Amino acid sequence: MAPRRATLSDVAQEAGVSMSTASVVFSGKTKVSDATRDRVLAAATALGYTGPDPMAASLRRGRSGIVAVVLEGQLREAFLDPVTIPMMDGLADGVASLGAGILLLRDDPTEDGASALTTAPVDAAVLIGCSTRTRSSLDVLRSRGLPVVVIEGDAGEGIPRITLDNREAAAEIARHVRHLGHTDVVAVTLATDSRRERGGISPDRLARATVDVTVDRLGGVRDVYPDAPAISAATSSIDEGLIAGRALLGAPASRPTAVLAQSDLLAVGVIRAAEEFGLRVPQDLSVAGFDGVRVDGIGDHVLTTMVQPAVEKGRAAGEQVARMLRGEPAASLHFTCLFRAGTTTAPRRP
Amino acid sequence: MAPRRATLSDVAQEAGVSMSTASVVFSGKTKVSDATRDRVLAAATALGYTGPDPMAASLRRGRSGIVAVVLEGQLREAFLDPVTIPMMDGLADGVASLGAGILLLRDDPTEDGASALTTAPVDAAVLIGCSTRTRSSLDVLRSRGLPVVVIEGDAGEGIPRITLDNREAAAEIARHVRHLGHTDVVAVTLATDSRRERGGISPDRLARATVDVTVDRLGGVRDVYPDAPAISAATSSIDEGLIAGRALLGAPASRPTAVLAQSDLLAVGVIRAAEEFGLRVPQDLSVAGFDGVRVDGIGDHVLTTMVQPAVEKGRAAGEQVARMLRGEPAASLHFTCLFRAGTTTAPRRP
DNA sequence: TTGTAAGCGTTATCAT
DNA sequence: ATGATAACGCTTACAA
Repeated sequence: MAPRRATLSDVAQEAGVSMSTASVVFSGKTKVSDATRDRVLAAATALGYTGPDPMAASLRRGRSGIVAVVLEGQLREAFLDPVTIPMMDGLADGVASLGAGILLLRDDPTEDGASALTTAPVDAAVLIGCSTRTRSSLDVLRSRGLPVVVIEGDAGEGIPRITLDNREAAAEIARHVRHLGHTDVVAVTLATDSRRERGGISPDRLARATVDVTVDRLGGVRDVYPDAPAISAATSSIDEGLIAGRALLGAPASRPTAVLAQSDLLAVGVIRAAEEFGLRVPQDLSVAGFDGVRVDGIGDHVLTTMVQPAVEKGRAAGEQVARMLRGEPAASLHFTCLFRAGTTTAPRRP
Repeated sequence: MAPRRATLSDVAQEAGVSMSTASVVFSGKTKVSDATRDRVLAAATALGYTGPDPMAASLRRGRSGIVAVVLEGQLREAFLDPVTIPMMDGLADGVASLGAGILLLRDDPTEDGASALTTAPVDAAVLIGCSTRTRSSLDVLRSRGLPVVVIEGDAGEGIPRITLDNREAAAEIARHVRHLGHTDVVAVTLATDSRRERGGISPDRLARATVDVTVDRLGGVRDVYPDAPAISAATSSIDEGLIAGRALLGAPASRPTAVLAQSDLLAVGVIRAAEEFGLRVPQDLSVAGFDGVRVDGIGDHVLTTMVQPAVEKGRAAGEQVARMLRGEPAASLHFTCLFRAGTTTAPRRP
């Protein structure tokens, strides 16, 4: 039934040329006379040959044209963060120069040793949000001798990182709010550690925090408002922002006049909580976010936020990977956020 | 500097065994005495050998262990639909039996012929939401002789499909609303074609519609409410739902008492529009969605909706792919939605 | 249980 | 511009 698929050697034979010539017709590495090219192509069509077998080519070249993206746990979790998706887009662009695709690998701790990490034919890997859990994945990849780049995480000695000016950016937006005259400011933060506990962040808790992004962004706020209280959300979502907002705005006496959220989603939740309490944003309450992602569902508001270059971060990771594969030295890259004035912050009312 | 990486033959030599024995130690295909296994493993560690080269193994086996997922356009677009992500999770599970990973391929129409589709070392492919644009991708994949499965789309003769009972499900939720006594019902639909035009859907426009999901779900509604007006949103998002909701609820005279949205996101937007007009949901307006995804930001509401088995759809696609790769016959699979009563629908007020 | 040997389908090198 | 040939690193009958 299934007649063995045609190979390059079949095509060469049919066209009456050597394998090398046929190969070159498809790779374009060398000049070939138009006449022979046409003959080869015709033979290929006749035999239903659609081009060199990718696995054979990979073996020979030593390249598969695939870059792995290692994500923690379920894809659902990883993609919960709305910056992840544009970042992947950028990454796809960044590795496009290699003609490479992106292989999604779940960093599943339940795997027995021989996970896909060890057996996947990839040229390089990008780790996103490298945590202690991904740490072992890193070791596997490194021992395979694969180039690795880490986005928003510290992988240790000599591994190129793509980082963000979280602290400075947080400070910048805090200064914006201070400039508007606000003095009663509260920070709504992302999770401080993997326990994802909601609630106020005591100095003790802060000292134990393991999520750099959270610590850094809070640090930025406190560079400007050293005494700003902080309340942690469990995850970055509108609902969590709503919960934090309710906790924060429930008691009129202790109400802040501005809230600095560590993500846009949290900010939207806080705005929604404000609406519940009949507070107008920005007249009664200023709310700022972080990330600058497209947030669905805030209607006519434009969130005041720090826009992070998500696509560029991904692209940069891809480009560093590409460099390493070309044998060029790769660098760690640091990105900065851009302040975006929106309609959700306003001067403190007299 | 970079001393050639150790190969299996190096390890075998070091351990004083044959290549085949060494190979078998890593693959576990055959029994090996504990003594020799230990020797081989020791040799491997000594030489820094981390296991068989995936590309070489792929070539030899004729399998790469990679399944491609072909998405239209930017990843951002593809992942805009919140059912896509759980579906990918299911897919990852479904192909796990192959030890396979998922390769994200963008179906980029700007590519010149030699796209990643032709050169990626994949064993099979899954097309999501197969449209006319993805149609050419399909041809490429087919001509490579790769097994292909299509989710929510029609790929034609003999290609296994994963489908959903869109029409029946839409009819079911419409019956629920009718049972509550509603007679003035409007449908808010997804895009009818790639032009993504907002606004009322005339019979003419419906006849020209190319998006099956939209047509089917509307058909289901009209099985119950033959004369229900329909208004199209440009995409499935809260903001689009808001826009449609405003258009629908602005004029008190012609206000429906129930809205059937074709996605949960649209439904949330409609609810928000209702809030803007001071309408209480569900007392003044019943709103139902479709999909049953976790929607962030509707606070205490639980959306009345048809829950579609997104994860299962993905898993099924993965399993069919796995079957085809084992040479077993693959089947098209049809999934059904489950009605979920929420707090956003209520009896029509007398 | 272990060894022998034949490929898998390319591409790269070198010669012509 | 084209051709001969040797790898690439492994898996798997099959033989011992």
